[in-house]
Amino acid sequence: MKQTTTNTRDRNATKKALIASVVRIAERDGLHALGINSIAREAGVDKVLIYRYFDGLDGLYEAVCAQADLWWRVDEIVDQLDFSDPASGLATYIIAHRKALLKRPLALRILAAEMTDRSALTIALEKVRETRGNRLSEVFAERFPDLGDSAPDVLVMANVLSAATQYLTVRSRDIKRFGGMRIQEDQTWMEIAEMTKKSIQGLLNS
Amino acid sequence: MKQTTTNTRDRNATKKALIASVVRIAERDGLHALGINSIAREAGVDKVLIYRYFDGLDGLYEAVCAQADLWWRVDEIVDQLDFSDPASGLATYIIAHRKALLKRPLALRILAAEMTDRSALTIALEKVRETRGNRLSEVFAERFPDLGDSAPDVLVMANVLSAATQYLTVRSRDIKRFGGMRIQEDQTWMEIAEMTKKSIQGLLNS
DNA sequence: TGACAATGTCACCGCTCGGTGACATACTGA
DNA sequence: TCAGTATGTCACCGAGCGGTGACATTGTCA
Repeated sequence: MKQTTTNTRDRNATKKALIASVVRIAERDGLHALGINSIAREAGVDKVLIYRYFDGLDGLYEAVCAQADLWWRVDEIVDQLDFSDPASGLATYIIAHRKALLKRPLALRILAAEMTDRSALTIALEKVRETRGNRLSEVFAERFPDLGDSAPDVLVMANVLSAATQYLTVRSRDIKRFGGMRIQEDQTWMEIAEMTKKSIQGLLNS
Repeated sequence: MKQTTTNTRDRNATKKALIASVVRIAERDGLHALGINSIAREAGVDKVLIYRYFDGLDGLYEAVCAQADLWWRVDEIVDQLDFSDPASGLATYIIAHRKALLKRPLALRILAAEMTDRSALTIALEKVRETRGNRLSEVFAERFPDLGDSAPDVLVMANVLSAATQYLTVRSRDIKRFGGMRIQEDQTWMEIAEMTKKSIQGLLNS
């Protein structure tokens, strides 16, 4: 009665169960719901094993990061881009970025949580984001080597758009509107992409 | 010894102390640090008075919102804008928006917290933000009634920039860089404003 | 087979949390 | 003056938290 499931005694399976438990709780309830007790309970395992196998919560979080698909891969983004010109490239990047984020509820949770807290999870995401972001910038630079005088402005624009996409995508889980935009609707994001395209074209022609 | 300060027995003063305590804790430690015990402790007052005078935490939060300077006033923004043309208007709006946010640590804390939690404080901020935002849009519409075919694009651009400014300003309390931008430096924000100006001009000329 | 480590369970600790009832003291108005 | 109320203090409750030591069970290898 106390233990209906079979007592497996499989260290690796237990570790995997704990890692999966972290991901499940974080995606479902947010990072603030993570705790020694809740994680162990969700995994159906005694909490003392978190100390034994991972040396505490931080160790467990690191194991989660090492295993989880935390952030988009560069090729995953590049595959969706239209490289026919810089304006199209950035416009399609917005859509691709949002799509990649929506596929990763854990990433959205961490992006939200890092506004208020710093943990092994948020630090891991910061790092992988930076490297992938830099790599993506390089890809753009290779494809569009001659933006002329507008290059700095285009770079700033890309970063600002990236920030807005991240923020609005996280917020769009909970709220329907931001200012005048219905941020849950694909139509809205198409309009953002269109506006982006025209803006970049305007920048390049100035 | 137990009570070094004089026992004032002043209901209004106690209520004010509790409200101030909420603001102080929220600004200093974030909304997650708010709790019945911590608020009462910070105010130097017994926690039971929160129930007696405000009927609990939510009531206290409402009192805080009614009293606090939660969000920028429209005139405070408008005063800083350059209305000589739409592009300059939006460019100066970014700077004004950021400045107004930096002046209000509580607003920044709430903006950060609303990514993960919903409370009386976040709900109050949502409401005042919406009304002021709408009003500001009206001001722009009055000043620039004829944007032609580009009007929808300019509106989308304004909202996207607003989102980015909010996000990056909140983040800039903790991190130095976002992508390639040093978001704590005024210089960077000038570049963002410049880029904005050129983009809007580009949109209007297309 | 038997000793011993690996694995997992359980009971408990001190602490903080939100919340409540009982009590002490100061003020106020009849 | 004195009764009643407003104001504030204090002790306590059950629950959940992170953390630890003792114990039971299973597997392994000499």
